[in-house]
Amino acid sequence: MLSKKTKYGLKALSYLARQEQHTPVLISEISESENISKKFLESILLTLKKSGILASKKGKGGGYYLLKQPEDIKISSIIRMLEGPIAMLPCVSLNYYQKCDDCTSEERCSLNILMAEVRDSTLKILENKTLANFHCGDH
Amino acid sequence: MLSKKTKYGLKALSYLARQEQHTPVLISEISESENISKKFLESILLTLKKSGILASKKGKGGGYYLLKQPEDIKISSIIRMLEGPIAMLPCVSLNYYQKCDDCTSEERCSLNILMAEVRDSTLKILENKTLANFHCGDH
DNA sequence: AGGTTTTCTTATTATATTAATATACTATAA
DNA sequence: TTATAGTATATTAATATAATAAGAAAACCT
Repeated sequence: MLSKKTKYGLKALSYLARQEQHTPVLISEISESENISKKFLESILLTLKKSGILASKKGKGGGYYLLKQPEDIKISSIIRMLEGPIAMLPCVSLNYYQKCDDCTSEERCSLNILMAEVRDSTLKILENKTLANFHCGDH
Repeated sequence: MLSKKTKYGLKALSYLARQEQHTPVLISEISESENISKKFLESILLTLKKSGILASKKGKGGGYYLLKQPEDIKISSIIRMLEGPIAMLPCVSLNYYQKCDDCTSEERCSLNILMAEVRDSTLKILENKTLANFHCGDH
């Protein structure tokens, strides 16, 4: 299940992507418009900034703005930034791989093979969808 | 990510499915063989029993045994019993559906549509895989 | 009938994660 | 130099996960 953090992040990014102007947008504007706790949103946007997907400007006229075009931002990468691995098991994760402590051979583990399949089919969908024309909730 | 509960459950069921005889198997035998905390496994098997996938016998010669043939037990149904929804959002879950509180129209929500797609592709894989010849870890 | 085996029930504990809030600090534009 | 707005740190509350403990209930055996 996607956490609220991820969902909020997607909504906030989608909000930024929908901006006509490419001027910075206030955290409070996003938080009010998308009904997200402001403080919680602050930490989410910071995470996204550290991931390099958006930038910020301080002081009056400041705020957050996207660093790439919406069509160049995959949903899969956003989920990875906020939620972590997309795979259902650490031992099949591409970006957050961890070896099973109880598994001697991944090639012979049915669960590993199965979950790798699931991961691939999920990625195929999430990597082909971007922030372009992405709307969520009331939008 | 799948919880240990689900992983343990899959390993235990796989162990039962691999039995030649259809006689009850002791919890302690499974727990030792698969390296699972016995008490934790007890509660997992109990959950699976309540879900109707296996039955138990008390007293000497007792234990747990499958109620169906391994090839008739889908991995998807096991995950649902132990982990809950397979979908990444409550609003696209087939078995654990919950309406989004902030969403006025699911048909017009990109996230809903996207996650429904992911759910379908995941189910396509998990519903076609059963406990037959399913081995995990060292087996 | 009585004792043993084994599952079942209930409660408790520890740890981690998620979600949210509070306070103070730093950078920047006007 | 002041108001603005993001940044850092820390604390809290709620929930979920993982594991453990003690005893009750049922089935079996002699």
